[in-house]
Amino acid sequence: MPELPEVETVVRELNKKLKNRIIKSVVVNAPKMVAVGPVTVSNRREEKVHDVKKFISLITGNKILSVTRRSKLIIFEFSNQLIMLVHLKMTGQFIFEDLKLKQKTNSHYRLLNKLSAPLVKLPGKHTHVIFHFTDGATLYFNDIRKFGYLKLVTRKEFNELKEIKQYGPEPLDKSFNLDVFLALVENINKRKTSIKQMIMDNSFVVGMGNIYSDEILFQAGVSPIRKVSSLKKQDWKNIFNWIKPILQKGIEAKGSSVGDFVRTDGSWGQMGKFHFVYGCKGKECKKCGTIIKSIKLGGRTSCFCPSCQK
DNA sequence: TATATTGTTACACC
DNA sequence: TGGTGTAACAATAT
Repeated sequence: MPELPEVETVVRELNKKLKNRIIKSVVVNAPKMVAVGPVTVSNRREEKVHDVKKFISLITGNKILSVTRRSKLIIFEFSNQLIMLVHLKMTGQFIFEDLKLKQKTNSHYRLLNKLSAPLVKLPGKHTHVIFHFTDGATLYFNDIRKFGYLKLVTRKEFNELKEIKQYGPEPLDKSFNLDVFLALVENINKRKTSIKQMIMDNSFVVGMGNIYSDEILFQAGVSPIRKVSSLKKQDWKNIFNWIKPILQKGIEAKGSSVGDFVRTDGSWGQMGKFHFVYGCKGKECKKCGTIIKSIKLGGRTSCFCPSCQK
């Protein structure tokens, strides 16, 4: 499940691999997953926004200038000034193969990375968009659930996108410090929602989903059930103190492959090995031995240690 | 076959 | 009315 560290992992790898490559052709197998213009792609009833021919013609022939990130959105900048926004949602994947790798593994099934890699068939059942480059390299976009999207916008449209405008600060920015965080808390500290849901709210601070919010709250010693309005200043300080370290650890481990997340070479991220609570329901707490519990908050499963988190 | 899954948004409510 | 909280939605594996 791609959250900030997983998206950052993909973005760093793609930027390195795709920069200055030129798109020779594009294949779209799932028209509903692509769009042109600043439209709400998730509204699948608006069939007319899925203009596949336009999408393909606008991209073909372009050089990729850079691949960056805002929150969990991946941002491709093309030489014709257009911007492609990609959201991986739950199960989106980018897998890249250069010509050398293709020639080496002539099989239809490719074990892309010998270390901790799932067997990947390319293109597979869930490959929805394929980018072919002029040098023979290929980029596959896979998505088991088809919740993700690829959206092409102009720079002007990009600057006006409402989903980006409502994003809170990037937690790993140097400017995101304790004072900035506590000032943000002033705006929301009377809310009746749970701290868990608050941390996952991208209009507060971006990038933290179910995995990292659980891990941060565990280390901060704050129960996910707690109402935002009940938190003391020290609780907020504790939470802040763990946001950057845990997200950074996730990036160092190349993400957490609890769901279907893979890196751009098809291999798994290693962050799952360092989880203290997420996916640990029924196991002993690594700190105190108490059995990790789980509860539903806002329809989402939250895992926590009843002893370490108050 | 019912259920679980998540980021985002539409909508109901006070 | 505007801010807040909740439910619905996308599609698939199990």
